[in-house]
Amino acid sequence: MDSEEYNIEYLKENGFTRKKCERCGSHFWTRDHDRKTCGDAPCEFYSFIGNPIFKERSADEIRESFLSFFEHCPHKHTRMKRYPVVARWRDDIYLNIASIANFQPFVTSGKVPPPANPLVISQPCIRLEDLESIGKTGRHLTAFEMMGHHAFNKRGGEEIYWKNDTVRYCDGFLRHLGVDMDSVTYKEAPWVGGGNAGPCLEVITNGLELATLVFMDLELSPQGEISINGQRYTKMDTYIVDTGYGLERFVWASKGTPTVYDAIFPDVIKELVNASGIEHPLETHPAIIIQNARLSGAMKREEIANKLGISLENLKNILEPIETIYAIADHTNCLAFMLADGVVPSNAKEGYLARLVLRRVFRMLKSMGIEIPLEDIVLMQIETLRKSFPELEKSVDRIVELVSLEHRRYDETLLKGERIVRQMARGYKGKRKEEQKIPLDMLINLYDTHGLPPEFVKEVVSNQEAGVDVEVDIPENFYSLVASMHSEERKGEMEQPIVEKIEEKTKSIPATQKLYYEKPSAVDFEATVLDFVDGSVILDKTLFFPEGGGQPADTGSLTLKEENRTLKVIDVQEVEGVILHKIENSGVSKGAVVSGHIDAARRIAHTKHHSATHVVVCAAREVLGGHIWQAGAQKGEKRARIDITHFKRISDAERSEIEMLANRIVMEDKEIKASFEDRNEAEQKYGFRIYQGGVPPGKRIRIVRIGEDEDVQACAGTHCSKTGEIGPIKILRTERIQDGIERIEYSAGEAAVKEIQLLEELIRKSASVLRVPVHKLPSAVERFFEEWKQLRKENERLRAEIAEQRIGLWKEHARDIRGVSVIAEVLPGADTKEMMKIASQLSKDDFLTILIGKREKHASVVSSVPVYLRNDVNASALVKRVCEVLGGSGGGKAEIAQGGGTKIEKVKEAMEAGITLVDDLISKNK
RNA sequence: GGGCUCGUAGCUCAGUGGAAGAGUGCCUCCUUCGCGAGGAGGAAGCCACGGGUUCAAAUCCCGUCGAGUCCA
Repeated sequence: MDSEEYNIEYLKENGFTRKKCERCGSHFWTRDHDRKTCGDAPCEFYSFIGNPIFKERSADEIRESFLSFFEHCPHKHTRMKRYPVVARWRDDIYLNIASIANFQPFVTSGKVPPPANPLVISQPCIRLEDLESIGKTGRHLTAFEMMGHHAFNKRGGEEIYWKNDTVRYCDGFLRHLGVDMDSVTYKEAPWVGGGNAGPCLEVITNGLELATLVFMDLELSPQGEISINGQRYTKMDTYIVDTGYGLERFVWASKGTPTVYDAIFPDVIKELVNASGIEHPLETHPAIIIQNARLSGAMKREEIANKLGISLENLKNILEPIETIYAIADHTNCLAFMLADGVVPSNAKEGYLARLVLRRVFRMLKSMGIEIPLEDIVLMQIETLRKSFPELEKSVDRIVELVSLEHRRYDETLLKGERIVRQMARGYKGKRKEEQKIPLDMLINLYDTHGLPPEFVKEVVSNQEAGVDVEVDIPENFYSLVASMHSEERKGEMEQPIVEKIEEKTKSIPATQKLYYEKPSAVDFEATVLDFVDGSVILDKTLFFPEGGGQPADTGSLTLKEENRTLKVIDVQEVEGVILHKIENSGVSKGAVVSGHIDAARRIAHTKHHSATHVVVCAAREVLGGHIWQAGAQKGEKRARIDITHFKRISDAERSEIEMLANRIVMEDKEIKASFEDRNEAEQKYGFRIYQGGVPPGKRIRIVRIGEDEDVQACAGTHCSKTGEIGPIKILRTERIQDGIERIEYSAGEAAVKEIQLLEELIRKSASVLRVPVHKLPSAVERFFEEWKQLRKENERLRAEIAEQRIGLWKEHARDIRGVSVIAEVLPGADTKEMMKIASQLSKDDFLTILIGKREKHASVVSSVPVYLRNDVNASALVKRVCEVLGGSGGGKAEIAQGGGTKIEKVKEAMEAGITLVDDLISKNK
């Protein structure tokens, strides 16, 4: 990146000089003319530990002083409420990873104006990339607050502020806190992230990076003229001040505690230390702890041990217990935000991330022997957070239920896992010593398919009973091995992004006027053809609803007035406000006047199902709880479905309740109001719950409200004007499409009536088959099934009896072949099972048998050989010979075998072939 | 969104193309003053469901339903 980018007036005017770090070689700005390094770890150690940088402040105090500093600075930033930690408005990330993420992609790209400009916010963020190092490094947190002041500038427009004021404000804020300004360095470090990039200054003091000032003005572009890390970038139409100040780091710097955890979670750590029965090593080994903390940013653990003059093992033993407690404190804080903001633990998407964190904590609590239930620790965290985030308290009940449910599930997984491992270990019994080692791929498989971490496998195996001594070697990089295995699977699926040709072509065409919003009940309209692109007609205005938000496109026709020709509209899509009517034929000229007609029945069905969707979500939220979030939806003519986040299966009772409530909302005939509202105002007024069905682009968004705002959603679909118009709503089924996501399928309006009739017919027909009244169907079916089972048993018993009786009969029919008693008979209608019984009994009495059961289209063959002939005649070979003639095949054991064939006319021939073979074999072996 | 595993007696699971099994629990009897324990016998299975391949499927293939788990 061009060094010119960092040629910032403020730095030059305030006595800063640009230097090159002696250690890492990067450039930085400083007031201290003798400074030789950039000041960042690992070039420098944490000199603030035990020696705070400024006056001690709590998290609440730091946050408040930051927000009010920027509210009252010359640029009067607007203070914003925090956004959720679940990035509901993004489809590329699950969790909110930075304050700027709140404004991506629409605000940063310039499509939507910012809610305020400039603005200041303290945004709780979650990053789970470094889960393994949490607790160990002393500075990593999964959940942290990123304080940011943002200014959104547009090229050609009036500039709010850019690099100069950004640095000025940052410098001013640090001075305001009382930081020694000579110790502050601004380090040049190009920033890259999420398809954007730009120059960046890292703000560092005493070894600690407190903030980053990003000047975001580049975007990824294959033809871009600027190259960073091998990727090409180009200048954007916007240029944005994206700053991130680590709230927790400021608190840490103000306290000078050994770790950031000691600064942020002192109370929780105290509780955990007490509960685990250990002592905080800060009390037992203060010198080691302080020294380690100061050096930890700059050195590896081995080096630190060396420097402190103790063994690595010893240092680990001192640190590891408290590191686990730090991690628990961190993770529970993270969970408080995730669960309160509505993440439902599951096995996919953001739910999996929640489960991952939950299970890590369960494991850590167990290893530390801490018996405080996890939910109680999360509640402790909420207790300290509630002053600044009162909304967290609303979710307390659900969190308790959720966490204990997850605990139960985890215990079950482990219990099952223990059985699996024990069984596997038993398989090693009696093997040679060098073979008693679980191979790596087996360990990976156990983790991948059963969720059993190798440490757990090792523990179970080491508790094995005597005689089994299985080795378990866990490679250091086990988890990254698993991860890389999965990323290899994915490589082949990478798709090349298709260049949006249509978008290019429609860019110059004005947005289509959407008559379906203005006249929701109209079916006919007139319009003028503006263009014809790739088989699609573009009009100046239209009634045709384009596919979107889970609602399929309208179909219908366009009639060219002058030519009196009708075109069938088969699909309708919207691209950047321009509506494309895909037609079967071509040959439409610009300027032609058309009259359009939409398929009214289809549209009405879609409309009813769409309104019904909102009603069902609303009812489900009422019945199941506030964590219900729409995870996908599809509307059709006959039925519709919604996927909702929920942590257990919807019971039959809940399903009935949701259905009843939904129909009650219909019967109350509530108003459904749809109107365009300012996006930022709507977000503030209704909250993020409006983004149930995804996030629409644009400055103004369409808001659909039911009744007294019982349900408010951003929605582009067509809707009834009153809930009564929806008609009956019938829930057809619920399905668990994923752990944590339930699908509800339902029909509305006429389609619902038809579904009910269909169901009724099904029941009526079933009842009439059994000749019972409908209400007796369940008991009748049960009785029939029981009787059927009884009869089946009886049948089997009788067959055994017949077989028994036949045995006596067949014995008299035995023929003698060279001294061997052979029973070779054809049994009409007999089945294989019955013949097996007979044959097996006869062979016990020293008869050799060949039985052929002759049925309508198929003959089955059973043969048995008495024990004394075992070495001479093989039953399996005998059956094969017989079945060959019958055009089939067979096989089995040497004593008894079965087979069959389809050439029933050759039964006699087959039997003779069998007897001949027996004759041959006996004579040969005698 | 993608991958892997599983569904067999009330429970825990073997069986991986040739006759549905074990342990445990249950029932009856014997032993015992009684309990624990031991002995003898017995009942209990749409082998999740629906297709296909095969002479033959719990077993192989496809689909559906249900459960578990890992990765992004």
